[in-house]
Amino acid sequence: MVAMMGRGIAEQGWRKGPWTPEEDKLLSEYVSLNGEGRWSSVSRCSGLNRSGKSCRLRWVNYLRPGLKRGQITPQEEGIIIELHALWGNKWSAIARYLPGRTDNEIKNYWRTHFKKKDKSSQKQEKRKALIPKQEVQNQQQQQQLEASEMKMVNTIDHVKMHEAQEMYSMYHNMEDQCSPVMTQDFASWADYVVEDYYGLWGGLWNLDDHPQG
DNA sequence: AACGCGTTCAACCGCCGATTG
DNA sequence: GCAATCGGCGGTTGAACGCGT
Repeated sequence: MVAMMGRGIAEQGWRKGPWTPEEDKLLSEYVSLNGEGRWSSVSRCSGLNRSGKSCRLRWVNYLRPGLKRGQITPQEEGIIIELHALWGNKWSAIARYLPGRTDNEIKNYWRTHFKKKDKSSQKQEKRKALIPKQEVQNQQQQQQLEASEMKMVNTIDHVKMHEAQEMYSMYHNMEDQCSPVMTQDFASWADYVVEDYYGLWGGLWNLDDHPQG
């Protein structure tokens, strides 16, 4: 039996690093013959010198049919923001509402954009320290203006989020009692909310600081 | 053209819960 | 009931790439 996944990788001598086209081919052939799952037996049956974990990751994130390659659309972006506000860093849960997108992809996307935001605010702080007094006053006025705008947006955002949380718990209860079909409805509902947001504000990046649910 | 810096993304790591014997 | 094993998840890393200077 293959010794402990993950923890025993080094002792096992699995190949690591980027996948070659040959390895991809072997893995695809294995999955088309045996289906997804039983990852620990992939190396035995397919001749791949990769851990089951590595194979699963490669399949899920790269080889699986139906994966969307390319940029996250504004709609998808909106859904990510909405669901992240509801669930936090539950990337796999969020990914379930974005067909063709992987948790890894979403995670990377979120991280990239949040880091960006973080850095830009840090830069602002640095700049503040360098500019003359008059400019500081002007900037403060501008920031107050922006802050009041944000307040307005966040108030609406807060109301929306409250609705979202109620809706979600409602769906959750229904899901427990009835059938998994409900999750599909929730997905379209999320879509609707996102479109609603866009109609109102024409973009969502001001709404990053959602209260974590 | 060369260099440095920032961004993106594939892949790995460690942990945890579920399953199995 | 318990330990071993497995699959899945979130966090992190590092190579590749693009862009500005």
